[in-house]
Amino acid sequence: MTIVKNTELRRELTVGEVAERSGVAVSTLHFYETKGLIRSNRTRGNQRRYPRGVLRRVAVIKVAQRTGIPLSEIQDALSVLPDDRPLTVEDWGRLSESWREQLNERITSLMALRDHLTSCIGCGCLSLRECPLRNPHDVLSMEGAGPRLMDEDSRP
Amino acid sequence: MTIVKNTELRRELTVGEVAERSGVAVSTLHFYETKGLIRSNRTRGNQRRYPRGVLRRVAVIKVAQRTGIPLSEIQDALSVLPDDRPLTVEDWGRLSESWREQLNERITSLMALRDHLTSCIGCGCLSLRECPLRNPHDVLSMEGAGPRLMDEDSRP
DNA sequence: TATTGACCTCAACTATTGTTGAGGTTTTAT
DNA sequence: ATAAAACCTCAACAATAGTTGAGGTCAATA
Repeated sequence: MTIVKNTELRRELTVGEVAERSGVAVSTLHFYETKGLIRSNRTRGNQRRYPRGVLRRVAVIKVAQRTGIPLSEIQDALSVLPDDRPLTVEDWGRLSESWREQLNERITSLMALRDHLTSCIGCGCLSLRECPLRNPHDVLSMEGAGPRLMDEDSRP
Repeated sequence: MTIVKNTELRRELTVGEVAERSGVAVSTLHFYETKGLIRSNRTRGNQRRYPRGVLRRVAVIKVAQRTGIPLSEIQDALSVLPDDRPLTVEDWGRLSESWREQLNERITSLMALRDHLTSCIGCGCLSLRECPLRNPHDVLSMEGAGPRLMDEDSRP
C-alpha cells in the first residue's frame, strides 16, 4: 500500500487510489460517474482526480445498495447533496432517514414472509385453502387484482 | 372470469389459465419453462397443457423469489422435486427449511445495517474514525482484503 | 365452416449493474 | 529520456429476469 506523505494529505485522489481505498473496481467508478453518482475533476492530461469526499459518497452508495435501493434512487437522493464539499452529519441524516424507512419496510416484509414459511412447514396448511402460500396475492402483495384462490384439486 | 364446470375440474390448464390464476404473465411462464422451473405437456397441436400442480410450483417460485433467491437456485431446489405429482407437505418442508435459513440471514444482515444507520444518524459518529460507515469492509462484509480505514481528511 | 381469440416459436429488446478488451495517452520513476 | 504503470474512451459483453413483436397455427364458438 502506498505510504501517504503528510504533504500529500489533501492531494486529490486518482481513480486507482479511490478504487483501492473504497474497495470498488476502477471500472465501477467510471460507471458510477456515467450515472452521475460521483464526479471528478480532470488533469490537463484528462485523467480523473477526485476530492477525498468521494470516498464517503462511495461508502454511502454501497450502504444504500445493501439496503436494496437501486442506483437510480441513490442517484436521486445524492443529487440534492453538494458534491463540492464533504457531507455534513445533517446531509447524511436526511438521506439515511428515508433509506432507513425503506429498509424497515423490507425487513418487515421479509419477516412476514419468513413467518408464513414457518407456519406452513409446521401446520401442513399447504393442503388448505387458507394457506397464504396458496393465495400468492395476499402473501406477495402484488399489484392490482384482488385475491384469486387457487383450485382445490392441486392439493397433496 | 371463466366459470369452471365440475366436469372440468381435473382438466389440464392452458397457459392463459395458469397465467390468470397464478398472476404471472404468459411470457413469464414460457420463460420459466425454458429455465426448467416448470414443465408442460403438449396437445397434438403443440399447445401447452399444465397439470394443476403447476400453480403450486409457480407459487413456490414466487415466494422463493421474494426471499431474494435467484431463479437458478430455485431451479436447483425444485429439480429434486417430482413434477408429475403435487408436492407433499414434506417436499415443501425440505425446500422451505433451507430457504428459511437464507431468509433469516438476509433479515439479520439487513437489521444490522439498519442499526448502523440508526446509530450513525443519532450520534454524529460519521465524523469519527470508528464509524462503521466509514469503514465499509466491516459493515459491508465484502470479500477479501481486511479493513482499510478511510482518511481523516474527508470529514465534515 | 368460418372466424376470432388464444396459442406457437424465435429473435430482439428492456433494464440493472457492472466487467472486459482494444487501441491509444499520461504520469511517474529511474 | 525512456520505460513501465496507470490512465483514457468507447464498444461489446455478461448475468438476471423478463417483455415485445413478427409471422404463423390452433381451437372454440357462432
